Amino acid sequence: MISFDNFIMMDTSPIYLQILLYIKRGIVAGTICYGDELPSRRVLSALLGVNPNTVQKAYKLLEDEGLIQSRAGAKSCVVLTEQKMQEIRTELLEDDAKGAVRSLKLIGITREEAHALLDKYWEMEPEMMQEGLEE
Amino acid sequence: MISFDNFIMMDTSPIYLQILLYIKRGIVAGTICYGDELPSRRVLSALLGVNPNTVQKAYKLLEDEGLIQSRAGAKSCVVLTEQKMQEIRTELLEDDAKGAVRSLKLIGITREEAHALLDKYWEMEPEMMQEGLEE
DNA sequence: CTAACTGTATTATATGAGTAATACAGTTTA
DNA sequence: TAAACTGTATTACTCATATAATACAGTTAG
Repeated sequence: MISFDNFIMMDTSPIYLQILLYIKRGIVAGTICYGDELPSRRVLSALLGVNPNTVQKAYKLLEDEGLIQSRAGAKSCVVLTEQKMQEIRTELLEDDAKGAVRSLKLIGITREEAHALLDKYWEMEPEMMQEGLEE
Repeated sequence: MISFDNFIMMDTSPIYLQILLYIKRGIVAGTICYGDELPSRRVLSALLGVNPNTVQKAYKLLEDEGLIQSRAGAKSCVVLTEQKMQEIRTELLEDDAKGAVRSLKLIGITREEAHALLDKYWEMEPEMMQEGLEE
């Protein structure tokens, strides 16, 4: 059963997209694997304190992307080829890295400063990383 | 007069926040300075193809933060202390760097891989950076 | 078998973002 | 001075997000 213990609201983006991203990241990180069962819509919505429809929206998108399988009455579970996993990995890395580089270049810092910033925040304790959400 | 020639829709976040961010980045990058005049609400909304109210919302926030000054009838202009500029610089760098580091760590890549990604996208042509927007 | 769970679907409501159309008062400028 | 711009404010509308309350059919487990 996939755990949502580490799920936290990252920003003000739609919740169903944050759930989607949480699962995609788990897949890429290897903490979510082929065959893993997902919490039911009702259980996860209660756990996250959101509406079941919001969870359903996320699960529906995951199914449309072919990452999970659902059949009426039974729990949904992860169905995932190695190729699909690599695709998601590339997608997530591109989004994150491109976005950060674009932002930092717009601010006008140098590549060396960017590397220094990366190191600075990489070693930082998770508690210190909590704040500084996007606006 | 502040130029919005380089303004592009970065993501699906609210337009008024993107305008806010564009100006903050310009201030930090040094392309927007004390005393610079802003395009009027009507002119900028026509230029960006959005509603005047959307621009007004961004300008209102900038005024609330003490970054611009408006008076009825006249153009708005940038009022900015060196200290304020440094505050914004820190704020923007923290947001971008923390956000990127948090995401990359969740995906499970190493610090070395992160540095390699940074270099890879840093040298990339701006055209190639266009896509890969956040979801 | 049946009770308690699943997924799925529907309808209604609330809120925030963005648009649209105005209106009015203050300023610049020709 | 008067026209053409400014900022500011209001009301109404659409759309996406999220919630709420159900309903129904399929699966699973006691």
